[in-house]
Amino acid sequence: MEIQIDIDDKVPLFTQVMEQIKQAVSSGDLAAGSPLPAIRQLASDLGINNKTVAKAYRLLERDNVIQTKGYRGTFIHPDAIENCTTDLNIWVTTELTKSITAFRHANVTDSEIRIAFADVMNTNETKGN
Amino acid sequence: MEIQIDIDDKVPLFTQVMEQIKQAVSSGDLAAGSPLPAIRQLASDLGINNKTVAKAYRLLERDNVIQTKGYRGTFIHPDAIENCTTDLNIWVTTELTKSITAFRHANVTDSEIRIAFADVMNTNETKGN
DNA sequence: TAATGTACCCATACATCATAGGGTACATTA
DNA sequence: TAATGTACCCTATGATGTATGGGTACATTA
Repeated sequence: MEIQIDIDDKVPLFTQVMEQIKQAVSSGDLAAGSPLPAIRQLASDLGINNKTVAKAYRLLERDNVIQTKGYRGTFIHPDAIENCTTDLNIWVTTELTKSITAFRHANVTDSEIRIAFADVMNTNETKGN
Repeated sequence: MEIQIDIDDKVPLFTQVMEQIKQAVSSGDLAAGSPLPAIRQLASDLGINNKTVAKAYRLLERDNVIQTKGYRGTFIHPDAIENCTTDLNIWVTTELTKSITAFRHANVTDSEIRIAFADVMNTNETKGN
């Protein structure tokens, strides 16, 4: 398990970590059940912050690509192969595109769309992230 | 027809202009067909920029609250009373709320939603505004 | 000539947010 | 005791978008 990080890349660090783990799962380098490095360990190896690796792990767990087992560590999810190809963001983008296209067709200003979006995001707050 | 502008209000100036004209229509102070001040005139009276008043007029015309007749000036739309109560933004907000609620329920991060939103807004560009 | 709405260029001040980091602390369990 | 994931505090930087302004110009028509 080796991860290469490019600090100068425009791609966010946590995204680079996510993509490389997913890619390792897809290529078979990481089989279901395989242990992953501890958060602090991987962050130290890559020379980046704990929180950055933790963020990548958190997102990967949400996507059911990895599993965290508390003090025992983190492992590849049993269904990782299927789940690391499905992209939640594609669905989000598709849905938003449908709505925004309709708004623009009704001559709603981009500014107005952005204002309304910001309103919705801020009034119904969510805690983390 | 008098419009009061509060520079220190957080509400944008063009919004204040829009709201007061709509309110004057609703209260009957401005009847259908009544002429509105010229853009440069009103801007001068209020001590604000031409573009700010022009923006308010542009949006009001889109909402069919006013009508511009080229060199002849701007007038209250025949159906202004009905149209100044219907708010396009309510529809936009409702639609976005539905989508965003679904995203959050699927554990999509607010950051991810914002990124996807910005992508959609920027890839399919529109010209003005 | 003068006034109308409209369009384009430029710029600035301000707010919001994503990313990333530094630090500390917690409960759990070998 | 040591390591696990996790949660919270605070900070800084860069990107982006809004609102507003200044200026110039256009075709149209009284």
